[in-house]
This record gives sequence, C-alpha cells and structure tokens, in this order.
Amino acid sequence: MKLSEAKQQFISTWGAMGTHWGINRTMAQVHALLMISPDPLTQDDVMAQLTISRGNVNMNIRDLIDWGLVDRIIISGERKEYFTAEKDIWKVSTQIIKERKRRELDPMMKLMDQLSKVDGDKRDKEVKAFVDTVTGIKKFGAHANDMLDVLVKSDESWFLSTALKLFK
Amino acid sequence: MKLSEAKQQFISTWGAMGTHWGINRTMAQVHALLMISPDPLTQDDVMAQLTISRGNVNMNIRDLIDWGLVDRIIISGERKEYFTAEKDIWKVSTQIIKERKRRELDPMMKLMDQLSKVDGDKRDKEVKAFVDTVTGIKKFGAHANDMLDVLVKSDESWFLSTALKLFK
DNA sequence: ATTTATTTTCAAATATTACTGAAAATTCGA
DNA sequence: TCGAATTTTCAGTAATATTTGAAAATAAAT
Repeated sequence: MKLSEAKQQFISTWGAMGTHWGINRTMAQVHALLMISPDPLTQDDVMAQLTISRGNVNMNIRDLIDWGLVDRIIISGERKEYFTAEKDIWKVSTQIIKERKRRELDPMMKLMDQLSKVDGDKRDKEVKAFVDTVTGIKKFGAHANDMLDVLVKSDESWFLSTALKLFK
Repeated sequence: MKLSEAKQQFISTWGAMGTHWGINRTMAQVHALLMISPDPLTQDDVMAQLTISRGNVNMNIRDLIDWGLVDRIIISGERKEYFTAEKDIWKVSTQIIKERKRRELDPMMKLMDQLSKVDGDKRDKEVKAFVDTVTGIKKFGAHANDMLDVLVKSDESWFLSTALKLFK
C-alpha cells in the first residue's frame, strides 16, 4: 500500500472511530493528520489536506488545544502559526482520560451524591431501586476515579509491565 | 428532592452523558429508566415515561439487547413482553468494555497491522512518522487489549481491591 | 381459520450537529 | 500608524442522525 493511500485510510478510520466516542469526525481527522505529520502544519496545510474550510480547521484545532492534544508552535521569522500533535499514544490516552475525568466523571459523581439523598422510605421498592443504583454508581465511580488517577500519573512502561505481570 | 424529580434528573443526565460517549441520547435514557425500575417494564411503560414513540422504544430496546445490557422477560399468562436491565454497574461496565473491544478495538488493530506494512523507505521522514505512529498504536492496543481482558474476566471486588492496594 | 393484541419495520419528517465563507478582529512588520 | 497577513467569529446553509407513525408482520387466543 502506498503512503498516500495509507494516510487517507488512517485519517478516515480515526475519524469514524471518533464518532463512536462522542468526538466529531473532523476533529478526530485533524488530530490523525497531525499525529502522522513529521513536521508542524499550518491551518492552510490542514485545509488543503482534508479539503475543509478555514473556519472548520480553526475551530477544531482550538478544541484540540483545549483537550491538550495539540500545541501551537511559533517559528521565529514566520508569520503563520504552526500546529503539532503529541505522537506518543500513551500520552495521548492519559491526556484524554484526564480530561474526560474532569469534564464528565467528576460532575457525574457530584450529581450522584445529590441524588442519593432523595426523599422517601427505603422500604418502598421504587425508592430502594433508585437509591441502590445511584449508590452503586457512586461507589464504582470513586474506585474508577482512584484507578484512573494512578494510571494517569504513572509512566507507561512501569504501568503496563507491572500490571500485566500481576494480572496475567 | 422528590423521587420523581430525582428520577427525571438521573435519566436526563445519563442521556446527556451517553451523547458524550457516542451513544444516542434516547438509548441511554431507556437504559437509565430500566436500571432504576425495580420491576420489568413493557414498551408502553417506556413510551409513557419518556414520552417517545413506539418505534423509537422498540429500536432502542433492541439495540440495548444487542449490547447485552437489557433482557427480554416473558411473564407466563401475559401477552406483552417485559424488559429489564442489569443493575450491577460493574457488570454493566464490563459488558460495555467487552462489546466495544469487539466492535472497535479489534477491527482497529487489524487495520493498524495492514497500515504498518506501508510501502516506502523508513529513512523518508514522512514514512517514518507514519509507521511510528501506527506501530505505537499497535503496541499500545495489544497491551490495552490484554488488560481489558483481565478486567472483564475478573471479579469486581477482587480487581478493585487488589489493584488499588498495589497501585496506591 | 379468524380475530385481536402486540411487535417490528422503514419512508418521511424533524431535530441536531457540523461546516462554510465572508466579515470582523487581531497581529505583526515596515 | 498604517497596511497586509493571518486568525477568529458566527449567521446561514448543509449534512447527519434521530424520531415518528402508520402499515406490515408476527404471535396468541378463541
């Protein structure tokens, strides 16, 4: 397979995968393109390679920067801005985990705390089923939270080798 | 907070969360409703409680059954079908991990295998960056795959307590 | 075998989300 | 300070995804 074809397929698949994970297709494609590009790219490069509009590139790059997955690079003497993506997939993953934890898990846990204080008699099976589900999620979330913290803070080689030896 | 209000909020939040995870809002809401319902519900119950159409309920319940998150229950003497959801959130999570692994991670890894065989000289930095990214994803995916297998096969109490003790 | 209850399907309608492109804002050099 | 290059914004448009509802299919009762 030729490089150009392989690139296309990588970008397109990474984009399709994004949609299954609540990430918009184009944002995932821009990310894919930057990951496989050896040198930083300008917005015009991305526009050209993905044939999308300037506004679209701009918005998606900004989102990627907010996610901590892409960096803005200033090359001295150059007027244009360049962009580059983290290429170490372990770092990419831990960054995504960190962000999703903050954006989704943390608020969800706060809500479960509130909901577990619902009025009513726990002998009422409607109340019981609700409280049981909510407290189950709370407990699970607290554990998951702790584990993800360790994962995010640890080094890849240490984590994967240790974990695999222990659990396999 | 009253139960009815708490339920509404739980369902609505679970639905919003779903959209962040590539799951359609209504499917997540149906799942939420069934999780907090002590007894199995009929399609008409779900229609009424979420005020959505019959076709919508039917399709989303079928999807949830395909995901292994909801079961069809036959009550003898009753003409209608009833539906119930797994309430143990650990089981829900491992089931989702299992399915996503099968539907997404496995095919992605197959593709990376193909893409890593791209034509071209690795001294070309374009080729090198591409191959490095793809092989990085391959290695990472293989580890992740193994770890998720262990996670899915293990018992909740064992896994969480062991993992936390070791890593904290 | 026919009626009736229930489930399933899917084309059309609706709602949501993403994208474009041009104008406005900003940044930088002269 | 001005003007050109570049980035950002966002109203309007396009594309995608979801939902409806009624008809068809299925299953159970008589």
